[in-house]
Amino acid sequence: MIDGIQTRCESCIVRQFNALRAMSKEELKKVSDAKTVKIVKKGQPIFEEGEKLPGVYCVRNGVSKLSKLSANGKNQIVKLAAKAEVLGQRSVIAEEVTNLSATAVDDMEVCFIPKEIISTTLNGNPNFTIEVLRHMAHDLKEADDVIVNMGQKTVKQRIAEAFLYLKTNFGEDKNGFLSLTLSREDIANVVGTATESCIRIISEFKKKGFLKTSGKKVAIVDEKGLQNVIDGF
Amino acid sequence: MIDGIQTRCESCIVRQFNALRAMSKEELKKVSDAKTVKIVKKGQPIFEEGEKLPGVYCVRNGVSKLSKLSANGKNQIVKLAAKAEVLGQRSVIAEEVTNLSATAVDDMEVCFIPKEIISTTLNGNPNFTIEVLRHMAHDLKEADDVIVNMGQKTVKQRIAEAFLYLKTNFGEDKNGFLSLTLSREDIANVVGTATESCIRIISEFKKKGFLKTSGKKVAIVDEKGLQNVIDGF
DNA sequence: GAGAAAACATGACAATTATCATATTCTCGG
DNA sequence: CCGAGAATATGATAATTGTCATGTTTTCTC
Repeated sequence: MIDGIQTRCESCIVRQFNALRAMSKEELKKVSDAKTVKIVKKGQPIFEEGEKLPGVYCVRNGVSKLSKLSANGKNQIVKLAAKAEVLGQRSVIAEEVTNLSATAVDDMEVCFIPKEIISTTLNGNPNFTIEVLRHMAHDLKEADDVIVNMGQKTVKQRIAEAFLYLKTNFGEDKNGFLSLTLSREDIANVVGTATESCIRIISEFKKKGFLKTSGKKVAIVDEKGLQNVIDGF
Repeated sequence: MIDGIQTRCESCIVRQFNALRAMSKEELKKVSDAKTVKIVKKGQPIFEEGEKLPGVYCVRNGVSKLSKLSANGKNQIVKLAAKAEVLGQRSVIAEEVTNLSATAVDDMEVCFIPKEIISTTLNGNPNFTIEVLRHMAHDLKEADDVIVNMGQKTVKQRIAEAFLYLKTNFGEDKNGFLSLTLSREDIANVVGTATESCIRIISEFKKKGFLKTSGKKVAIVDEKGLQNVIDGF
């Protein structure tokens, strides 16, 4: 992780989409003065499971995977976090070590905000606290949905769903390929299956004309086909 | 759901273990005056997925399962909530319909608290908001762990884990049987498997001397044996 | 306490998924 | 642009899990 150029939080658009928008001008100024911008290259960690985080990380650009190592040595990706998401909140709020690792999937630009500023604001600005609470409530709901999917859907359905998720959340480039390119292994770790199984199912989807690939890039050709898989047809 | 006897929140021990302990005397009095105590019989719903909740439910006694219906018509149990847990918070905070159903697994006694009181306190008492936030952060961490288990462990491992969970969280009776008795179907819905598979694995655990049963009641005979299953031996 | 309904149990089989082996293709630094 | 290493791909096979059928036990109601 490399320290980069400074920018003012007050004029950062990203803030509008997370809890920081509930901060007062003065609070925001403090954050802006204390924060450091960091560049994280693709594949590099932002923090690792078990660390005591000195603060939170606000994503300005790029995508991060939040994962946890399981007993069998495999990684489960619990969430993909993009622009405007704040990482490490839970650890700072609960004053515990993180339960998740965060790794850059893309080249990223993140702002590090020391935890003292977050705690102070939590204690002093009820609107901020409520805003954080709302975001956390949303995350919890999403986590519940993931649990239901993991428990009730087949690997094939979950992979189909993952691609639609990537499309709706990260979009496509000019040529119709998914903007966010994950390795097959990462996709396997999102849906909780073996890498080979994941590759096999992607091949099947290609044969059936649901997907096409070009190198690591994947394009959704037949969205309805994927949706039918998800719906059990 | 039947309305029961009134009791004062101020003297309720349960409160010490949830966010309500951060309320002031006056706030607590308001809650106490507005709340209603309800008796929910085993098997009956407290609320159903998709409802707009008029408030939250504080569990005084008994256990509730929080579940979500999946597209294939099966239920996934996302969490078991016991004494002192507050149900429906997320819905009230996000001002959305609930994403989960809550059903009594035991005979229950719950206190209903109108949402207006919760919102007012959230806006007026930062300590309360932070306390709610802490609890939600904890729930989110637990949800992450469930996701990892679902993604990385076999059905057999998850069932073994479920029994140890029941022991550590709900304890055993005088005869060594788990205090909380779930149907095989409920256990299957916790771990995300077919009821028959669940029954089969329980039979296997009995044969191996890890468990014994008496009617629906289950006792853990060889905890280490179950732990070995979980650890992949 | 008899009968019905629900829960539990097990067999047989099919489908899904994991594992191991081995190619093949891509990627990237020198 | 070449070669090493990583990522992707596929075959063969075993293990796990789901589904359907059917029987047994438990529980509940009248």
